[in-house]
Amino acid sequence: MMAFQPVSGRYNGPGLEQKILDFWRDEDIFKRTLEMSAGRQIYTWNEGPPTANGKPGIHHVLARSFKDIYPRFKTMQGYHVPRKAGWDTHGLPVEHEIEKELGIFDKKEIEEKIGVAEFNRRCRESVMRYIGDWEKMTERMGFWVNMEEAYYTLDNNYIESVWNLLKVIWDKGLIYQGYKVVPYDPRIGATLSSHEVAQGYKEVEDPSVTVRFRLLDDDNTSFLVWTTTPWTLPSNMGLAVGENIDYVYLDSEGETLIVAATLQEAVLGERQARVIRTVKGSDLVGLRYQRLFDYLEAEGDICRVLTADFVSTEDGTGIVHIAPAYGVDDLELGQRNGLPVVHGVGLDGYFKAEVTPVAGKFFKDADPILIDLLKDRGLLFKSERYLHNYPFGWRTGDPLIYYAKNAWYIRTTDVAERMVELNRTINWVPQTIRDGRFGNWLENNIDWALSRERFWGTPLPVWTDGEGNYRCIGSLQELEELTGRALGDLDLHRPAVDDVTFEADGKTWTRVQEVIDCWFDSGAMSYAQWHYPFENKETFESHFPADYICEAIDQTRGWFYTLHAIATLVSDSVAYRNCVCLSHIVDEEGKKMSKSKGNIVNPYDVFDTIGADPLRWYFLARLAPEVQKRISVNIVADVAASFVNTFWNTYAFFVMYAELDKIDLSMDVPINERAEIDRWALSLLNQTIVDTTDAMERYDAQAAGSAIESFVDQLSNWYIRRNRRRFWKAEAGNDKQAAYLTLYECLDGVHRLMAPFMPFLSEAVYQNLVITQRDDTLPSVHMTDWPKADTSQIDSELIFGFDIVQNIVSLGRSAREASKVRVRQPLSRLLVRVPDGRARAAVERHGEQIRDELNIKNIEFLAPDAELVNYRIKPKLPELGKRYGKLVPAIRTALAECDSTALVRAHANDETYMLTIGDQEISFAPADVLVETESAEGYACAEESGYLVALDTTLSEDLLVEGVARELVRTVQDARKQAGLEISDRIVLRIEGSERVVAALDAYRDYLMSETLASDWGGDEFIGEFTSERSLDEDRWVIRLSKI
RNA sequence: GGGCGAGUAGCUCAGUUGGUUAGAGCGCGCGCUUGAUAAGCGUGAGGUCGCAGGUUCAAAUCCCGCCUUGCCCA
Repeated sequence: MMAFQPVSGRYNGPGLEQKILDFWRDEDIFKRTLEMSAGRQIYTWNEGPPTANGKPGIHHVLARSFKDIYPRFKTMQGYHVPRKAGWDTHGLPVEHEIEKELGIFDKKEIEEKIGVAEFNRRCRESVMRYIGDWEKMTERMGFWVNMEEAYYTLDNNYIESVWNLLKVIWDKGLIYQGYKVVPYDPRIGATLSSHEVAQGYKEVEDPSVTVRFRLLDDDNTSFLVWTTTPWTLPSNMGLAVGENIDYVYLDSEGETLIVAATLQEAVLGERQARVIRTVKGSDLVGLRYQRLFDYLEAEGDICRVLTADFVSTEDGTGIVHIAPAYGVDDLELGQRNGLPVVHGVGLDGYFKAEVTPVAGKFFKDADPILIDLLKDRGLLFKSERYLHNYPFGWRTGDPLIYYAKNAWYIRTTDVAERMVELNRTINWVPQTIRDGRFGNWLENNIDWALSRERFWGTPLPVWTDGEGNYRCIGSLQELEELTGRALGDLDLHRPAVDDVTFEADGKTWTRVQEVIDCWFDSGAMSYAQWHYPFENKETFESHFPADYICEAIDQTRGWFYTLHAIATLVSDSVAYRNCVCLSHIVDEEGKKMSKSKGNIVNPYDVFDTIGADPLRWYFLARLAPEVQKRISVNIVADVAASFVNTFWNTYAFFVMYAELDKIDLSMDVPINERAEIDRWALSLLNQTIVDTTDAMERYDAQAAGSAIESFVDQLSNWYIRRNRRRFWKAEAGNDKQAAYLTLYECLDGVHRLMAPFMPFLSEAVYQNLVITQRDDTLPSVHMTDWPKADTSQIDSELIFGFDIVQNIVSLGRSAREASKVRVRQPLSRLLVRVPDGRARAAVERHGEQIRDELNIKNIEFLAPDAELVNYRIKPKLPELGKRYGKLVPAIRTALAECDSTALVRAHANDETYMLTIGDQEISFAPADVLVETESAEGYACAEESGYLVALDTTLSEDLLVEGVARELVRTVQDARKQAGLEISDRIVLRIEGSERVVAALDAYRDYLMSETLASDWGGDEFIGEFTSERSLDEDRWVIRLSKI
């Protein structure tokens, strides 16, 4: 058996963690946990691949802490938990990095000046560059994940799997071409991401016009329709009303106008009008109107009234103009009702030649011309200006256009109901996400716009003969068979893949231009990380669906959705069984972090000063996953100072004394031979193991963390404090051995419970506490088993009893505080009132602890009707409220005014007590009321929820002398410290003082000398090397001491 | 503009199915401890439960509206 390594008095996170990182690396511990568990039952976790287009921030530490904790926990519970890392490498953010580097943002310009090949080469290089930073951070924070076998969405194998999935969906007939309205900057020909759009909002003034749409068969009757985008009117294909909104037909100045009833005044203003009739929106459905402009050809059943739930009566006329080519809602409504997408404006932002009056005009500049035209034709009802927010291109400053572009879709609406059903089987943390944010999103499912007109992404595996025929290719082999050439060396990205053509049906087939939404990439990871179905079929089957995933809340429409949608489409299954949703991180002030504000917290600021463990503890154990998290170095420093250091102190205390005593832990003391307080500590330990395990199995790390913190607090502030002398005392023996064993067992258990939270600290403790003591141990705490509670050691009566003791001690201290009689002054009596027999038994059983803690000679119980106490009687509301309802206030008053002593006496004799309230006789059983005690005059009392303690503060001369003796010990100890002595130095001591001091010396000299390590008492001639004068109230004394 | 969440002590957060005197930690005041000591512990003060209505014998909790704030989506 080896000796314990000495432990510094203060927790030093960064130093400790560096050593453990070296140890893990040198010993390859993570890999060994996997090897060791191979063949056991599998627990699967899936990595939501981070996009490596920038350095990782502290919010990534949050997500990765949660990704880490449950796999570690499950590993300790005996599962095999492979953890394959992954990287999301495609997509617009990556392209933007490169665009910024190049200073070119125009798609065409990129193609001409840089070329797709070079552009994509740079994208790939950029992603790989940041992955290094991520790997470094991941290791430093103690996130164990297999990065050597990470999946990359840019790998050919990954892409081939994605192609296969698309083919499966294609074969089900669920992929189609349609339109998608996107925010589009026509000057640079770029579709903007929502992030860019959000940045570009400006307040501007636009036309606000109200237009007459005349009924087809009645020139004199018009719908009044409001728009702020007159340029979209040539593309109008329909009108929308609200199904349940009331509309009125108005007779006004010789014509009939239709408008929402509540908006009549706002729209008509001063104008005279008389309501002819009122109808519901649903009554207007199907009415046809005269097309405003017929420059553009439009097929289909256009120019009729539809209902839509987005119609509101907050502004406008309650009748909405629908141009499917230029609005998200418009397009959706149009598609559901067979309206065509008709563009008046080209992709360059200029009006097409057919729209003759504004041909060649930039779309925004067409507004006044069209308004004039309407005015001339008598269709303009009102023209105003309107101030609102509108998005502009962040680079060009030009207004964006919401433009329906051709796109490929997945018909997810076909499986929407199934997605909802499957979702109900997923355990969401917090639970509200399931039917809330995620459930709602699924309920309102719309088809997935799959394609992107970009460069850096998984190419859409669709080939066309240019005559409207399409084929989806589901594997490299299929493509090889069609082309007749080996494609093993082909990079499955643009532009190489665009050059692959084949002949079939007498035509040449070429790939369509689009790449796919990179969210499909990440959602495909369930399959594609294994190159399924081309390889690893069994691995896939054993890993699907995943037991656990975790990401931030914004992924409800991102990865959480794409995983779920693809699994439903392809496998009719969920993709994950448990999902923890995290909130976002804000700074210390609760403000959003942003580069421009400079309030970003760099993870290394925390790692290098406080440590990764305290940060993890803060994220995992202190806060619910879904609450917004404030973060700063100070906050983490506080976690380290409070909890982590408390634990460290108990650990350091143990090691220090165990090492001094050369304690041999192999000598057991049976539980029943140990002190009661030992059995209490072990009860608590085992209860904590139960509670922590339960919480972790519910994915409630916060509850687990609270249980652990509470145990460590009890261990440090009650067990160790109350048992210090057992560790100090010189003679070895069963009692001392029992104390060491008990503390050791507690530390041994709790550091393992902390292992998934704080892997470094628990490893360090394990190395010192366990490895040194036993020969048969595993090399790392993370390879060991999760503690199993020994429920036979849980004595709940003992836990209850100690709880009562602590409660009474706390009240006693409060009474001491109030009485201003210091704890060092012994008092003769503590009077206690407890609410019931169980509590009384506990006080009797553990009285010694109370007497010692409070420095009291005797504890006496107050009789239920003792004079010392006044009673307040209150109704027990949950009981009486149900029974008497409205009578409660009267009962409350009656009880407050009744003869409380008589009631208490009756209840003490198990009798009911009758009161007349109003005209009712009501009997009160003991269970119907609450009896509160109030302190009486002349005693120092404290009272809380049925407990009352009163200190008898009468001081006899004996008590005063004893108090002085204690004071003498304290002042001598202080003098020793001031004299610069070591704790083990022996001294010669002499004290002279007033009468009571002399009396104290007479009575307590032996006690005083042994407490202060005084081996000799100085005679009258003794002067001492160190002298100190002290006093207490009216007593004074002089301390003289010399080191021997 | 729509959806979801949050708002409780100076700060960070708990608060079960509505029910007694709304809790904890930090900070602050006071004190204890001087053999865990450049540490540790106790105790006290501190709250119009965002605002305003409503339901109820009873609301931090349920309902309606508003305000502030965050997220998602327009």
